[in-house]
Amino acid sequence: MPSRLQAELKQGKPFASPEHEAILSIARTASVLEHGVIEALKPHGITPTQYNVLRILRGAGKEGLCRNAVRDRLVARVPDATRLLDRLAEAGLVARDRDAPDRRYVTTRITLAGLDLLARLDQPITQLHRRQLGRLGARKLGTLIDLLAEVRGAAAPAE
Amino acid sequence: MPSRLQAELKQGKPFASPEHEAILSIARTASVLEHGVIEALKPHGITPTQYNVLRILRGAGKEGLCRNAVRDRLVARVPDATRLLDRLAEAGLVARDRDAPDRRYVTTRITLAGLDLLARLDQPITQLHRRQLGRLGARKLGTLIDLLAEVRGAAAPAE
DNA sequence: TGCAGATAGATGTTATAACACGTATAATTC
DNA sequence: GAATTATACGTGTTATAACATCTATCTGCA
Repeated sequence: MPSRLQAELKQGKPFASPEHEAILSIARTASVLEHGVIEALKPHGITPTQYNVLRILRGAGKEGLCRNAVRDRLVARVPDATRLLDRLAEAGLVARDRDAPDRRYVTTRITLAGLDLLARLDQPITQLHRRQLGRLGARKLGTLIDLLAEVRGAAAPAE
Repeated sequence: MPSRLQAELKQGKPFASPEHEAILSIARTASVLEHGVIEALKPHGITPTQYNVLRILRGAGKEGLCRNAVRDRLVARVPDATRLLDRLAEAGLVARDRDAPDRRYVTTRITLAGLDLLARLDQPITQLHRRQLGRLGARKLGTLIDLLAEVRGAAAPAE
């Protein structure tokens, strides 16, 4: 029986190795899930990365975070956090101040408008996530989370 | 004990739900793995998406595939397959001909230069994949592949 | 035949990603 | 304490992604 992924990608030949199939499965799954998030966020005018930033800044609270701290907390690395924050600032969702003792740092904080947007998004996004993988149940989700952590540990060893 | 992902993202608070942590885990893992592939391909001047296209066209063989067939086989959806193929054609890695009976179709085939590039990449990429997740072993990889297929089945139901 | 709709693909435009380089402030070294 | 190095951030530029719209070809049906 051909694998499910093979069918999804309309591929005739089987995969070269379990490793290869796993890599493609992870990439494919991430792409499918992100597409759902993109669609859910689109009416609100933000991207998944921007949403991620807003959540990070909400978590950071009133103290805010400097640019590199935000960048390092992002799920996917971005090489240009400055302009990512520029766009959020332009939209009024974050505010920046060079008010740290070390004047190289620029502190970014989420604004009331940003908090308001997140508040409106919390429920739909939670529901989306539940729809996307609520069927698996806590046990399988736990297994999945552990396996993925193990993958990352092997892929990017030592810290 | 805070989860591994929490530590990676320097996040203080625990995740809102297992679903949320799973979503972020998948996205994070895909990002980490892709970064490795990007670095491996960079010296050869192609991106993971372009590499994906070349592998698809090698698999299609002499008959080639039309633009939309290539697009539908890609792991991550791209909304502009025309110019993706443009760039590969410019690099001499694929060739296109409007030679199908239905003259709307443009058949794309991998060139000798494309096959040669893939031949040079096969071993390093296989080794990279083994390094990235060879440690898990066949059993865990199988579990991971199955769980991810189940996620995609739930996230994009019915076909 | 001739026309409406569907399909395959190209093109124009804007936004964002990616990369290299530049500037300001702080820490370190002598 | 002056010069050097390191860090944090910004800017300029190019390539690619994303979106809408357009043209060419085919299909089905009157």
